Amino acid sequence: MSLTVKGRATRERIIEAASRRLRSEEPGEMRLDDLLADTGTSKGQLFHYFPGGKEELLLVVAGREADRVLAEQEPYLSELGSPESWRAWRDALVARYGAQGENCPLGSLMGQVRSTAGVAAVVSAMLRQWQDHLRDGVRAAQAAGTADPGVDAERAAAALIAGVQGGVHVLRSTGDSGHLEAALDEFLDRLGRT
Amino acid sequence: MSLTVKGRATRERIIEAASRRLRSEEPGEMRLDDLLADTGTSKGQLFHYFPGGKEELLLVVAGREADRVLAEQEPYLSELGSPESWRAWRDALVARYGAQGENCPLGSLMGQVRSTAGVAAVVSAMLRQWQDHLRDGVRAAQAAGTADPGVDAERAAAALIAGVQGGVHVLRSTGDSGHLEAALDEFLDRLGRT
DNA sequence: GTATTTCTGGACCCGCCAGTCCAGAAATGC
DNA sequence: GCATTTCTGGACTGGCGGGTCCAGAAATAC
Repeated sequence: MSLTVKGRATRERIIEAASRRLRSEEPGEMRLDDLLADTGTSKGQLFHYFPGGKEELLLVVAGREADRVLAEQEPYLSELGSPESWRAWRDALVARYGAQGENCPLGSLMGQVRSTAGVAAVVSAMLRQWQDHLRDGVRAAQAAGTADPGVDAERAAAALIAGVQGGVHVLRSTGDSGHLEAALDEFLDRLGRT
Repeated sequence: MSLTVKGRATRERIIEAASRRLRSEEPGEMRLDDLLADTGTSKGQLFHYFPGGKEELLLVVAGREADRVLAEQEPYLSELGSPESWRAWRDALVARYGAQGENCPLGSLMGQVRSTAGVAAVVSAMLRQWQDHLRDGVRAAQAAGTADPGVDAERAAAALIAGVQGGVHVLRSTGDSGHLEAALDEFLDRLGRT
C-alpha cells in the first residue's frame, strides 16, 4: 500500500485526532464516528488507511503514546545520577501527572480494545525501557557514591516502576497525588545513604 | 421494597453469579444475558431486584469484592508487627495474586461501568482501610523495635499501597509477578533496620 | 491524455445488548 | 377465602456503533 502525500496527511490527521481525544478531559470510549466528525473524514477513509479497523488504529496510537511517555521525561531520564537529578525527575513526574489529573492516555487505552494483547505488549515494552533507565540511574548514583551500594539496582527499579504505576493509578481514580509522591519519596530516601 | 424469602434468595443468586463470573478466567465484558443463563433467571427478575440495572448490580458486586480483598488478607493484616508476620503477609499476597494470574475482579470492574464514579469510590474506601492496616503494622513494628523508627509510617504505607497496586497492575498485563515482589521486598528491606 | 491507482463520501447492514412491558404464577396478609 | 403484593418469564424495542460496499473524484504514471 503506497500512500500519496495527501493520503499520508489524512492518515496522520486521523491518528492525531484519536490521540488528542485520548488525552482530552473525558476520553471515555472512543467511537469511530467521533473521530470522523473531528477530522472531517469518512468511514471509507478510515478503513482505507486502517484495514484492521479500530483495533489497528488504536495500536498505532498506543505506540505513539508510549513514546510520548518516555519523551516527556527527557532529558531527566537519561541524566539520572546525582541526587539533584533524581529530585528534578521526581518533581517533573509529579508535576506532569498532577496536571494530567484523572486522565491517563495509555490507561484508558488498555480498557478500550477487546483483545488487549496488542496494547498490553506495547505498554510492557515501554515499561521495560523506562525501568532500564531507572536502573542505570541507580547504578550511576552508586558509582558516584551518592547511593547506598547495598541496593539491588534492578530490583529497586522494578519496585519504583510498580510504585509509580500504582501511584498514578490511585491518582487516576481519586485525584490524589499523595500515593505517587509517597512512592517516589520513599524510594529516594532508601536510595540516599543515610 | 420488601423481599420475601424466595425473593432474597434470587437476588442473592444473581449477585453471586456476577461475582463468580468476574472472578472467572475470562471476565471480559459482563453481559446481563450471561448472568440470566447462569442463574436461570429472567430479565424481569433482574430489573425487579436492581431497578438501576447493570450499574446498580455492579456497584453491589464491587462492594462485595472489596470486602473480599481485605477478608482474604486476614488474619495477616490485623496481626502485622513482627518481621515474621510481615513476611507471612508478603508471601500470602504474592501467592494470592500469583494464583489469580492476569485477572483482577476490581480491576475489570473499573472498566465496565460507564460512570465509574461509584465503583471508584468503593475502591478508594477499600484502599484507605488497607493502608490504615499497613500503617498500624509499621507502627507496631517500630514500637517493638523491629522497624526503623525514622520511617514515616503513614507515608511508607501509602508508598506500599502504590507499590502493590502497581505490581498487581503489571502482573495483570504481563503475567509477571516480579514487580509485585520487588515492591514488597524493597519495602521490607527499608522497614527492617539494617 | 489515457490508464491505473489512490482517495473520498456516505448509505447501508447487522449484531449486540441494556432496558421495557405485560401477563400470569406464587406468595402473603387478614 | 379473597385481595394484594411480590415474583417470574420472555417477547419486544431501540439505539449504538463497528464494519461493508460501491460509485465517483482526484492524483499519478507513462
